[in-house]
Amino acid sequence: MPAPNMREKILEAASRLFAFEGYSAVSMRRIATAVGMTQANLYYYFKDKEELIRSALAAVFNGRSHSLAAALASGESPEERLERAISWFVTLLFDDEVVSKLFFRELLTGDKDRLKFLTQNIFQESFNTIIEIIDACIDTPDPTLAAIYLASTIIGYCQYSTVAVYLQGAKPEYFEPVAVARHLMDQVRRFAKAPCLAKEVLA
Amino acid sequence: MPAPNMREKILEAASRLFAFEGYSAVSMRRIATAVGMTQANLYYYFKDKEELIRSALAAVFNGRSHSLAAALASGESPEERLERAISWFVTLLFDDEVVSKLFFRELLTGDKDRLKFLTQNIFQESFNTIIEIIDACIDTPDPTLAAIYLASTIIGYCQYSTVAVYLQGAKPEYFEPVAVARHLMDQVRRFAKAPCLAKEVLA
DNA sequence: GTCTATACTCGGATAGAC
DNA sequence: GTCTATCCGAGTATAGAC
Repeated sequence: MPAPNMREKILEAASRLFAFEGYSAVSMRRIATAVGMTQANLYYYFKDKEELIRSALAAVFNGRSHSLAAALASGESPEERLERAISWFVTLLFDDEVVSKLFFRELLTGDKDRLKFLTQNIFQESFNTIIEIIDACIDTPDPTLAAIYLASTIIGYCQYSTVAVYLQGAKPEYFEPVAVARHLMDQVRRFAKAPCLAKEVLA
Repeated sequence: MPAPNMREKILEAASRLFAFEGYSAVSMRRIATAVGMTQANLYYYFKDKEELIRSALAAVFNGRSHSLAAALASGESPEERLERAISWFVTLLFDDEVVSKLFFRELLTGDKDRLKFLTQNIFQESFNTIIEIIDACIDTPDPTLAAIYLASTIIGYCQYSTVAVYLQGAKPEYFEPVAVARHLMDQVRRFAKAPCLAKEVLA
């Protein structure tokens, strides 16, 4: 039997390597070795390196994008939904280095076509969900802007933590996903619409 | 005359290229061409590519790190100092793509030695200044954590804006450095200690 | 589908002349 | 200090056998 899902296996190995070392630093040879085949044979599955990169990105981001909807499936209060959404995103970025690093690489590379594609086809849906939730429970004239700030803070925190751990006075618990999510939610509650403010607020 | 500061000229060209395209994607030949010399001659100035990379990073980050102190030179109120610090950092990341991209590349690469070095030798001082200011005017039990969040938000916002512009409902003014700094300061004021709360707060 | 062999290009680095 | 010439390894990609 000729390996049922060799294509997926290649995509998985390639995304890991691309995520951790970058596109140009990873050769077709390395990827081939990682899946135990010859370099030449990769060209049976992908036209060239570019196509392999694009396919790997699509596979990773598509695979993870539907999980927000799942995390919010059960219909709780807006505040609980917001809490879940924050915790979903924080956990995604902190615990899944393949997504987070590929995501950051895309932001850095700045290929406009790829960014536009990713945004409109993959991120937009989750983003709309967040806006909706924010609109329901946060007291702000511009929920879109608020959503951008919320996402930014999470993104930045995940990025910055790789260096912030070395700062004098930084404690390990600052960088625990669960603690981060809770702290963020506590901050957000300060902006909650009055009826939503369910718990005591402590920094 | 044999070019007075050829070394600086090389470092400048190299940092630009590294920032925009990444270390492994930029060859010694490209750098040489950019400064108008032969590839071989780069080895007169730098032992190898690694040394060129390290030198370029050091030059860029050292060059910009002292400017926060300068921005805060005159001794105003803590709140004004915080406003200046925020605006300094936002402007730095938004307007100087060489610093910001190199910074993000370092965060992404995650070379522990280099990150530790950068943090402790270059970022720590500015960071301490921010903590001091926050401690003076923000009502929080943990100014260090607050400083990390503030920095994260700015970092994340700068990163995220490259993709957020493509989101439905995003307005161009969301990504104007000056507007971003002002909005951030408005948010921060909500956490200000009572006597510092000088202006009306609007989101 | 997977291999071997091979073509070709490009990148890093050194030697030695000027 | 800068060049030319050159080496070598590594990278992408293709052809064709099995």
